[in-house]
Amino acid sequence: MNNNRFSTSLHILTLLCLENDRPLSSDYIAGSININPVLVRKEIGALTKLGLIKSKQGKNGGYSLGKAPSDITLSDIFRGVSPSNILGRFNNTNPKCPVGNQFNHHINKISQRAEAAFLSDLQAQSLEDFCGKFI
Amino acid sequence: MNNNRFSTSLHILTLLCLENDRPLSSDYIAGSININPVLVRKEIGALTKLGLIKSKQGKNGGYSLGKAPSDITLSDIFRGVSPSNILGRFNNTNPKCPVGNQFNHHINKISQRAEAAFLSDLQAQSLEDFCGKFI
DNA sequence: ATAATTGTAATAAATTTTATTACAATTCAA
DNA sequence: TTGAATTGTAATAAAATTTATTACAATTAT
Repeated sequence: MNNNRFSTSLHILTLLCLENDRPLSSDYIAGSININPVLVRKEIGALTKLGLIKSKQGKNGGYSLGKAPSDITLSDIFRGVSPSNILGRFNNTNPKCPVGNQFNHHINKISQRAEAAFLSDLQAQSLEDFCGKFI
Repeated sequence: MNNNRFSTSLHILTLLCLENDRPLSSDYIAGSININPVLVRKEIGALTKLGLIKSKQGKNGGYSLGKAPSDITLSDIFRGVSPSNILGRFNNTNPKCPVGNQFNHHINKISQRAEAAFLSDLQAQSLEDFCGKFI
């Protein structure tokens, strides 16, 4: 997908990890990412369902990590927010053409294999590792 | 990118590889992929610049492979048509925030590493290999 | 000459992504 | 117990990207 969801999610989780003493508001987070606060709240909704974030409503509410940062891998994040295909979208090929008829099946195999290699790399890196880069 | 360019390009090259005796027209190719012929010609423009396709204008013109299919890897194709970042787009983070200020630098490192793993997998597969799946 | 085809520009349509507005529900704290 | 801050979410608008369409000059075979 040609969107900012992974970048946005990782940014959110990074902020929560680095300032784990107090819950952060969607307004504050949005200010760091430079996007709309409602988008932050929506993205956090997805991350909350994955157990990566917990929230607290009301005054002095906000967000904090739902798991230890050593237990969150970049692969968890990517898979949670990028449902689509890593090779891009597929066409609605012509079933009457012998090639078009089989094409999506074969490219899908290619995609799954390449995605496995990709995720295997991301799985080796935790949120804790990533946050260690910030000094 | 959330588009069909890789799928479209691989489909084009597959057709040319499987029917390498005669040049194929953009109309015929478009019929198999089920997209607009002009889009096929545009995509072929990019693949021609990469040396993967050669074209012949005029009556009975069309397209054929510019290289042996054993010399074209899926990685060549992907890199040629997917200029953007594999992790998705990045935000214009806030430079005044200590995290926002460094974030894109760090996520870019992550991206390059994961992309290398991904491309390494694609590089191990040639167009000839892929076309061998079609029976 | 004619017909088929590429190459390319210009524009429109469709789809996806992001931003904005609004407000009910919740929670703290004075 | 009232007011202020905040989440959660819906609805809508705006922006950006992607795909489709129209048009036509240039090229080439017959």
